[in-house]
Formats: sequence, C-alpha cells, structure tokens
Amino acid sequence: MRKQAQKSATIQDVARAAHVSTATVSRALSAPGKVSEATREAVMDAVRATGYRVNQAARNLRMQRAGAVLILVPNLGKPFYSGILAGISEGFAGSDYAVLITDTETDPLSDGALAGYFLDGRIDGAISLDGGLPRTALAHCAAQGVGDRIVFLCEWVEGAEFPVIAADNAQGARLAIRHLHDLGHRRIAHVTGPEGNVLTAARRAGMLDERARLGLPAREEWIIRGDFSLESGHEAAARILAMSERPTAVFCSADMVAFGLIAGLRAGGLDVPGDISVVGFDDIEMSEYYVPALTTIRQDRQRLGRCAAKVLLSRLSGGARPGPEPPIPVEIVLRASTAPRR
Amino acid sequence: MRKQAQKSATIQDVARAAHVSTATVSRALSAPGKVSEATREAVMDAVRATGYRVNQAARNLRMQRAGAVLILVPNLGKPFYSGILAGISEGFAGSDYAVLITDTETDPLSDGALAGYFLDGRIDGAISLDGGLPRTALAHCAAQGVGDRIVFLCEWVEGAEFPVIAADNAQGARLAIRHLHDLGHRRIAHVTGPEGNVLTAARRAGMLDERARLGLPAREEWIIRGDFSLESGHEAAARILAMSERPTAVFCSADMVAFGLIAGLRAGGLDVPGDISVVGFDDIEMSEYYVPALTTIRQDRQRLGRCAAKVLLSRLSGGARPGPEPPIPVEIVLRASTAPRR
DNA sequence: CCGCTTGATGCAATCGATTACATAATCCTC
DNA sequence: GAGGATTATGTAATCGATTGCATCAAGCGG
Repeated sequence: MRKQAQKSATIQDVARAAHVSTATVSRALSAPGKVSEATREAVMDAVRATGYRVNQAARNLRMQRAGAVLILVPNLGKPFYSGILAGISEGFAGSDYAVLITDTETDPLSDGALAGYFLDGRIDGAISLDGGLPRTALAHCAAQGVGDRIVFLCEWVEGAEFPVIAADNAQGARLAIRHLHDLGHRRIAHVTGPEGNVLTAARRAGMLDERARLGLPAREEWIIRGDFSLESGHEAAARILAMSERPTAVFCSADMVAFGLIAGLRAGGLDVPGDISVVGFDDIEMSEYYVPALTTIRQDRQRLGRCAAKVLLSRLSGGARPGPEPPIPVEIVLRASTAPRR
Repeated sequence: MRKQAQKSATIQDVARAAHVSTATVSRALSAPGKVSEATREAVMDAVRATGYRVNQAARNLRMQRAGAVLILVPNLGKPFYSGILAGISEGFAGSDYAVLITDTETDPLSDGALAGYFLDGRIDGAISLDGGLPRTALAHCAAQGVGDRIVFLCEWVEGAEFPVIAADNAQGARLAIRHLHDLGHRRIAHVTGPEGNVLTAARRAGMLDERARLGLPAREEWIIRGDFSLESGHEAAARILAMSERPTAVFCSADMVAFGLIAGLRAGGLDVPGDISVVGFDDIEMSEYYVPALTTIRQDRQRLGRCAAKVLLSRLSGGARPGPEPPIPVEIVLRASTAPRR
C-alpha cells in the first residue's frame, strides 16, 4: 500500500480554524498592518495549528508570476562557477524565487527556448553567465518584451543593452603585468582565452595596455592563443619551449591554463618559478593547493553572484533602474608560482 | 517608457479563435485521440495563429503538482558533478519537470526545509547526491508522506530505504588493485575518503577485499585517511615520503586526491610513475590532461544522472516500483600514471 | 445626535488551465 | 426503425491563493 502525501492545509482550512474569511488570512500573512492585532494572532495560531504553508503554484498563478529565475551556465563543470552560483543562491535566499540552473553547453537552448521559458510562465527572469548566447535567442526575448528581465554576469554580449555585472578584467590583467614587472620580468607572454570571447578581449587589452605603459618589449609570438582550458595551457608550454627568445614570465587568462602550462613547462625541464614565473586568473580553489601554489588574480565570485541576484531582483520588482553597474574590483594573490627574475 | 511583457495568449483565446470550447482545446492538445480530426486541425491552426503556450502555473495548480524536481548537490564546484548534472538534465528533457539545483554545502538546508519544498508545492521530487543529509530532514519528508519521491544518486544514507543509483564502487577499487598487481606491484597504499562517507567505505572495502584475495601484504600505515580533496592528497604524499617501507603504488579514492598526491610526491623527489604508480577514481575531465595523465576508474556519470532521472520519473508517475537498481558498471582507464614496478 | 471618516472584515471575481458530467449527434444491430 | 452504444463537444466546477469592492461598526466633529 502506497503512503500518500497528505495534502497540506489550505488557506480555507486556516480561515475556518480562525473563524475568519480567507481574505483576512491572506492579509494577516502578507499585510499584517491591515488586520487587527487580535485577528492577526488568531490567524497565526490557526496557521500553526494546521501547519499551513502557502501553495506557491496558486499564489504564482494569481499574481501572474512564475516564482523562478533561470541561471544559464556555460559549463557547470568548471570549478570557477561554484562560488558564483553560491553567491547567486545567497542573493535569492529570502526572496521567494526558486533558482533554476541550466548548462548551455551540455544542453544548448534552441533559438526560441529562452523566450519560451518566459512565455510558459516558468521563469520571471534570467541571469546568463554565457556571453555566447545566440543573438537570435536574445532577439526573441526582446520581441516578447522580456528583454529587461535578463542580466549578464561575468560575460556579456557585445553591443547588447543588458545590464552586466563583471569583474574589472582589464584591471586584473594590469595587476598581473605590474606584479611581474616589479619582480624584474621584462619579457612577458600571455596565453589568451578563446577568440571572440569578451573576457579574452578585456584581459588581453589590459595586458597590452600595461605592457605598453611600462615600456616592455612586445613580440608577436608572446601572445599565444588559448581557450581557458588546461589542454591549451599545455600546448602553450610546447610553444614557449620552442621559442628562440623565451619569455621569463607568462600571464595566463585562466587558472586552468596556468596548470596546463606549468605541467608542460616542467615536463620540458623548466622550473616554475625558478626559470619562468606564471600568473593565472580567477583564483579557483585548486590554485591554493597546486604545486607550486599559483599566483593569480582573484575575483570575488560570491560577491559577483550576489550582485547579479540583487540587480535582477530590483528589475523584477520594477524598482528604479540604476545606471550601469560598476565593475567588481579584483586583487592579485601572491603565491609561489612567481619569483624575481634570475 | 517601460516595455511591458505582452501577456501571451490563453486557452480562452485559442478556443475563441477555433470556435470551440476551452475543454476541446485542452483535449486537442493533451489527448488528440479524443477529438475529431477536423477539430484538432482547427485548434492547431488557432494555436499557431495566437502563439499560444500553456501556462505552467495554471496547469500545475490544476493538476496538483509542482512541475519541478530538486537536485541536492554537496558542492557544485567539484568537477565530478558536471557530467552527473548533464545526465540528469538530459533525463528530464522531454518531461515537463523543471530542474532546480541547490548546493547543500554553501546553502545547507535546515531540518524541515526539504519537506517544506514539497509542502509549498515547489517540487514533486528530489534527487540527492549528498549522502550526508541530516536524518531528521529525511524523517520530516517521510512524515509528510513524500519519502517515496526522493532518490539517492552516487551517495546514499546507510540504513535508509530510499532507492539508490550508484556506481559499483567496490568493483572499481578491485579493478584498481588488480591492475597494479598485474604491473607487478605488491606494496599498495590507499588514500581513503572522509570517514563516515559511504563511498569511502565501499571503496576501501573493495580495496581490502582484493588485496586479501591476491595475498598482498598489508600494513596499517598504508591506509591513509583523506577526504577526497587535493589537499589531503598532498598531505598523504608527505606521509608516504616519511615511511620506512614505502609502497610502490597508491590507489586514491578520488582523482583530486591523486593530483595532490602526485604534486607532493614530485616535490619530494619521487617520479610518478617511475618510482611510484598512482591510480585515481572518477575520471574527471582534468585527469586526461594532467601530467602524467592519470590512470583512474571511470564511472559513466552521464548515465548515472540519466538513470536517477528515470527512476525518479517513474516514481512520480506512480509507475511500477521495480526492485533495487543494480550498480552502474565501472571501468579502468589506463594512462600514464601507472607503470610496471621497477 | 447626525453624518462622515476610518478601520476591519467579508464576498466574490479572478488567474488559466483540466476534467467529471451532461448533452447531442451518429452509428450499429436486430 | 427503435434502442443502445459510441463519439464529439460543451458546461461548469475546481485547484488555492489574492484583491477590488461592499459592508458594517466605531469614532468623531459640530
């Protein structure tokens, strides 16, 4: 015999128990100022007695909302996203929005799918960590009038008008170059992210900017194309090992790239940081425990997530539309993978 | 001026456009066999013309369901979970359940919280990847009669009666030991997971079992307490380096542990696999690109996820309750971190 | 003491779907 | 061709909350 879920108390049950109408119960709960104190207490007692919990489906239907937001993550497997997601769910805690998460890599959404979620009444808003969303998908959303319920986080779509919460990527790159410069390094290479990615562009721009400002030498081959992956770092190591004029330091566009790079350099007989210094970007958990521990640029991922949640919530509540969000500050974390130039 | 989300067409609009009642529209869509062909086509035309999409909140309210399932993940940041989540979302694609994800580490749920999600009508079912859920939380669910809408995946709670989908952990451990034995290793150490974890127990048991079966030597100090983390692998390396009678091979309870171990061993002057062979468990993405590429036990994570989704879906639809799920098979992936004993 | 304001509460419509039941039309079968 | 079965469709109740409007009592100023 199957145990049935006991259907929980409804607002009707509470009303009956408290000898008031459902309207009064509803008001006692959501606008306590509108009922007399005696009634409020009677209702509260009834709520406790019946174990009443408001039914979200009913409430959402009546209030014409979905009660959920969707987070679009390019690849849930990347450790970088964990802190972000934690921040987001922290940001939504207390609000009565459920947080849905989808992986746009394993589960790419077709053109109309995102707009469809809105139309189906499944979501009220979305946060995209994916700067590579098809423009057509975004166009659909705009056409449906839900364009102002989407915010971008970390990445963004160039030229689109959505709010963006992101770290100061260019500044991070500058800090990295400055740090290496301070250690005496002059020949500095950079392993980029994938072409077309906005973070790749921002970090490379900051790097080039600071290198020029400091009057450091520039060689075309010192800018190595990568894609944020461990593997691409490993390939970059091979390129560096083969160079006639080797850099003495490398700024990587992501920590994972740095790991691959260090592994490759060591396999090639170079010591890090003895022969060559390496700086990463992101400060993922592993960076602290890698050997050597990685000098890297930290973004406050928790804060990024919280901030995005806050911005979306304010848009959903139709609140004032503040101007563009200022970039979240970054800092450099000094560890063992960088050392003074020998 | 704020662009409003245009309220999308309702079933009433479709009914009007097709000159039928809403009941007929509903039937045409969900039970096409119950309406005449002519009507069905008229309805479909009207649906296309109006751009109608069924409102999930209304449907869920009427059907007394939440239309969502919750996935409890111990730590979203662990790369191990990405494939699992991909499999889960694949398993639910096509069903009309939304997938909610929560991180039980960054966002631990209080005792009544899980049951509360059910009572609020937020979720219809749950998949827990966390074997460390408080028993009280589960007891609440059972008390509310929703205990049969929870399934465990990968981990489980000892002694509880929930369905479990998991890899054959003990067999994985046996494969690892057998492989090392085949390579000529006799002195084999093991870095365990955290005490109290069911996976720790299963893997250690398989390891001890196979070691005994092969008649290999056993030393107390060769069983090193770990916790699945990179850091614990690193500490294990120090322990091993300090041993008077060092093992020639180490079986780690997780790939991350193996990475930390290898880094530590190398820092201590040992070569992997030259001086010591290392086997991991999980086959996360990085294992293939680590240097040396890691020999490890692969669980088909995608399949695990899909399977859990399938089991939960069948329970939610009240279908037949099959017996306990058989463990998902594992396989050993041979790479560069293991070599014949010198 | 009357009429008006204010505060507390109830009535009933509403959100958008699904579905039991009623009804009407058609089809067999003897 | 009458009666019963079958098929197609419509009517209206229902899911559980929220909220505009009506109602009623108390308070108050003149």
